[in-house]
Amino acid sequence: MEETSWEPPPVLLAVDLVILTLRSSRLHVLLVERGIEPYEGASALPGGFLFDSGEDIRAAAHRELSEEANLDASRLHLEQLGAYGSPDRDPRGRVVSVAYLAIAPGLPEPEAGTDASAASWLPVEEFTSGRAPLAFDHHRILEDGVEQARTELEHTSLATAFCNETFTISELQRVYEAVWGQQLDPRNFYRKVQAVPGFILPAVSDRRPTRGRPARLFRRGPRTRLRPPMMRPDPPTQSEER
Amino acid sequence: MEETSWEPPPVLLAVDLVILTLRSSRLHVLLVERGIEPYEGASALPGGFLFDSGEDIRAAAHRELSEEANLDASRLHLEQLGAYGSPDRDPRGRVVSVAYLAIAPGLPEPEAGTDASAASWLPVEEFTSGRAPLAFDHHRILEDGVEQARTELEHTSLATAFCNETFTISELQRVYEAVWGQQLDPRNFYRKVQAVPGFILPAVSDRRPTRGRPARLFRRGPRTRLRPPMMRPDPPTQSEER
DNA sequence: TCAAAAGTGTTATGCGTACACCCATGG
DNA sequence: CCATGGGTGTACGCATAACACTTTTGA
Repeated sequence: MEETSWEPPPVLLAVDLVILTLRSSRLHVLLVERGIEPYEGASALPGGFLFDSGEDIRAAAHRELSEEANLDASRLHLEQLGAYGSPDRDPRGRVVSVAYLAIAPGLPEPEAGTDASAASWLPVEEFTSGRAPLAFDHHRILEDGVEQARTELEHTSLATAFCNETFTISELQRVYEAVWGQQLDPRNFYRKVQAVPGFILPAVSDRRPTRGRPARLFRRGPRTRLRPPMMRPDPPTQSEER
Repeated sequence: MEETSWEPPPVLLAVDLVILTLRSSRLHVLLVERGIEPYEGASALPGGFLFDSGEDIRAAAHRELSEEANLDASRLHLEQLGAYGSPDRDPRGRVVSVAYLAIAPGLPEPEAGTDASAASWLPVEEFTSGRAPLAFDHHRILEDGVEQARTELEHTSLATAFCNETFTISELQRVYEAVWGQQLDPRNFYRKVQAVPGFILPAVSDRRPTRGRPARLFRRGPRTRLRPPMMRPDPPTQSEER
């Protein structure tokens, strides 16, 4: 196959992170303000180049997670979204970026890591609804990440990654509602979630003060693949087919 | 973030292809015999390095599809599986491979492309059931590809990519049975498939000779996302939870 | 006329949904 | 005792699975 003197072209490898969390019942994504060209001053996903030839790609994602988001890597869902490598995606040269999806529970004050001074949580709908621009092809990466989160909420226990160690069922419901962007019936959700074997487990009652009747607390169950799945109601499908 | 004189390390970018098809009602994958080190003589997925710095990754996958499998790139489903980049996956150096899943309809004689002399279709179960080894991390890539095909059969019209331009419903059923590895009721399948709007459309009757009553012919419909999904029956889930 | 595969009807069951209703707590 | 959110009961409709049955062809 190969010619005698032909050599494959080298490329630069980067990682980009779609870090999602829930803040005040809305889905937010962590973005940084770029300090250097290209796209200086624009919003971008946290990320960066592979540190050295021996670094594993997932390890690089974890490293950027600490450096740029100041997030504790342990107990954090991290999952590959795919490779993005259009020849013209980075004006500096041929850069292929491997994108990861990270899910963080709601955090008190997540801003300002060690080196990215201008990291902040922004509502995803400001970017998926066409408005604000992002550097490189990060707009597409973000959309892919949100879509993956949406479908994984159906088939995996990903939703619990948005929650703390213990959580109430209505907290879990707010995750589903925020990511899917639609309202769910609390009473049916309550039973449906508990009907999936191994999804959530009762936790020791350590109720927090609240208005209304205190809710029972739960924790993640052992099962990661949900059977049966939590199917989202069809969005208002006005046009059946064409 | 960056040091003044630090430069990101270059990597080599490869593509690998999981090309699936159906032969005599069983799922097969296209494998080549490696002609050079490393893993000389071992079976491997078709693939190769990026040709030059300007080549798009998907284009490289299409090129390898033609070169190694001699498959017409047009009308062929091609989809990214993910990036595989463990530091030690290739003894020659740091190679990151972007894997693609390709689905081909049953072909008369698919062997022997232009340069890979020893390409052949092998039943996937010989490799997923632990037995035969594959070069590099291709065993894992193959498993990921088959799993992706399985779940996409539920939610997308991927199954029609295994079929020719026109097909019968029982041909489509054989696709589902081969990929999922379980039997389906022909009568319920018959109606279920037709109940999904836009999945399959009636084609001009051009019946082929067969034993028994000739079947109606169908072609792909416009819809790629199936609503409702074709849910596979739970596999014999002996252990409920633990 | 028989075998084989395609296609249709019918029924029981289970699940999702909607919604009425009761429970427990803070103010 | 009232507002607020947590939790339970239940009925209805629809999707599915199971399977008896009819149709259409080749041999």
